[in-house]
Amino acid sequence: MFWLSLCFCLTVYRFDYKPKKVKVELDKKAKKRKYEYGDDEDEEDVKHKKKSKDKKAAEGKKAKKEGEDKWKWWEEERYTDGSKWRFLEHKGPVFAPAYEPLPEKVKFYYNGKIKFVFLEVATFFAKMLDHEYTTKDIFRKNFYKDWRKEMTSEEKSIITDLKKCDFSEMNEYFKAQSEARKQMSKEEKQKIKEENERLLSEYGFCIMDNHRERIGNFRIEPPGLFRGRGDHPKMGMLKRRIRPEDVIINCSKDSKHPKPPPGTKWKEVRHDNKVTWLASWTENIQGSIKYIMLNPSSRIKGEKDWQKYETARRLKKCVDRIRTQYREDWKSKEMRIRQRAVALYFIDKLALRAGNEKEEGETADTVGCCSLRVEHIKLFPKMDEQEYVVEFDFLGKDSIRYYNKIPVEKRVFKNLQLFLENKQPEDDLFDRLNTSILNKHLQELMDGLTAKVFRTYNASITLQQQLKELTCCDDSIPAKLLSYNRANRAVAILCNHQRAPPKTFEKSMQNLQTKIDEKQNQLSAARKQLKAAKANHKASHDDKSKKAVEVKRKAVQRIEEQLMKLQMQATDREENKQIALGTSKLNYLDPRISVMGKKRKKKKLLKNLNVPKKILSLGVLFFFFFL
DNA sequence: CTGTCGACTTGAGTAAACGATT
DNA sequence: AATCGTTTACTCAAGTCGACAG
Repeated sequence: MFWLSLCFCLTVYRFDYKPKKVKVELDKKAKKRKYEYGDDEDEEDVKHKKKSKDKKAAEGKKAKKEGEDKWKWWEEERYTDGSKWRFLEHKGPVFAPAYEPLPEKVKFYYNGKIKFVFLEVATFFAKMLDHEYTTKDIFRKNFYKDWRKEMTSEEKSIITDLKKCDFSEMNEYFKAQSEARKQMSKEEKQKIKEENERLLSEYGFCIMDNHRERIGNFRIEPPGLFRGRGDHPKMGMLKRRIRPEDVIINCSKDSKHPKPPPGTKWKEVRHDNKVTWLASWTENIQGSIKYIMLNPSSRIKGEKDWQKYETARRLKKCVDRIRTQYREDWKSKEMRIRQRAVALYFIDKLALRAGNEKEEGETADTVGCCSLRVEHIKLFPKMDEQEYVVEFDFLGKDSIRYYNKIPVEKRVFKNLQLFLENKQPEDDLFDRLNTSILNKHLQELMDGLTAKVFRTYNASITLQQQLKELTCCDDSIPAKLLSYNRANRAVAILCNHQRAPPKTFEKSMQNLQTKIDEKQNQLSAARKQLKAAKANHKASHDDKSKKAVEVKRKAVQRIEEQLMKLQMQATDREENKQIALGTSKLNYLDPRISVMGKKRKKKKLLKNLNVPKKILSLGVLFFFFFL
């Protein structure tokens, strides 16, 4: 896919391709085109293929084998009636493998002696023994409660204390199993791989409006213990097994409906083309609905993604107006308008999330902008050299801590002081505001504008500015890479995308350092040799010694380059310790910016940038600035 | 206006694949 | 070919946001 897209992109670039609107009547198209891949090759495609024939020939085989579709959905008309598709056919989800009882010899002990043969629930806990979760009180309590529900009355009467349960033998067994899996022979591994591929090709694709599209998650989530993030009150609860009777299937009437496994029934089969999902079920922990939907490379997801960036680009055009307005609103007579304006300022400046209110006790206590509480900010009229500093400290999405100290404008500061008056730490900072009020207001300012658009917009604009600032045309490739990553990092910092420092971080850093040291030694050695060669040349003045000097000079140069590359890597890695780049790359950065900035640098750079596949398959075709 | 639900996006963590290096 | 480290692909939890009922 990567290479296909890459050469596609190069081809397109080279021949100054202009995306052409293709108007197709959908129903007609349905007749004309067959369902199988490869049939829908239009003239454009053929033309391109010819122009880059040799290249394509090399990649062609691979592409065919992978069954990639060259369909350019972005050139087609969208549905305007709110429907998402006309035709949808799929084979239904793949269910989790049935529970295999443990072998008799694997024992569980209670209070050091009594052994049992156990239910699946117990194995879930046994599998997690090494995980920190199993030491947490809430986790244990929730698990134990749900476990008891599943016990026989005999077990119930004997097992009364989780502390006296010894799962270690079961745990050993699972570990040994996963070890055995790793040690499997090549052939066995190959077999499993093939089986997976078969499953993928059978269940991993659907047909939506005449195209074979990849499904994102065609496997139903297996049962297990719920792992919430942060201090989740429900962690450890049993996530029950989903049966066909729980699943609602969505497909078109005129399609071949998926068959439930023998002896079972679907909960329902519906034909709702106003939604994009293929199957859904209700999960038992929060009672929320889970869906089976298409892969990001599909038309339906890609269109949405593309629209998202378009909205952000529209915001670009009127952001100044909006900013002027909210600054004006800081002076409003009405408290709710002031609150709205200050909240919007934070969302815009700090890329905070909207912050919907959540049901207390159902989830971890996290907040976003509108749900900030008094306890989450501190005001400092003066701090170091700066005036009017606000300190934020709260847990955001996924219980990731947001900590930031920023100087704000005086008016904002005064407003915040006003909002804090007569409030307890646990009171809402913006008591007259919620996300729906805010979004309604935003909608009035610009069609399609909501709080999250600011995140997309600010992420994209930051990337672009950073790239402009950091890169310079004749940088070497490693230097360019470093600056791209730095720009990307600036975005990740803005969006507060964090990660736990990799477990192997220290060690790998050390390894890199030793490499650098070695290179340095090599370099000084090479320099000495060069010097010697020069001296030799001076003495003898013959051709041979001259050549030797050249050779040595080249060697020094090469080593210098290598050293620089290593040092760049080290800086990059160090700076990247706690920052996750993937998310912003995937969800916030308009692909066109990456492509724009780098288009001249061809293959190698593009490859090293690690532009996500999804982006390569869509965005690469458009060459224009975000600005 | 408030609360709930449904659909869909965003996000961190993890396992597997990959690819460069020794 | 073994190792190491990175990247990708999955997984599934946790958000956003609009619709709708009362």
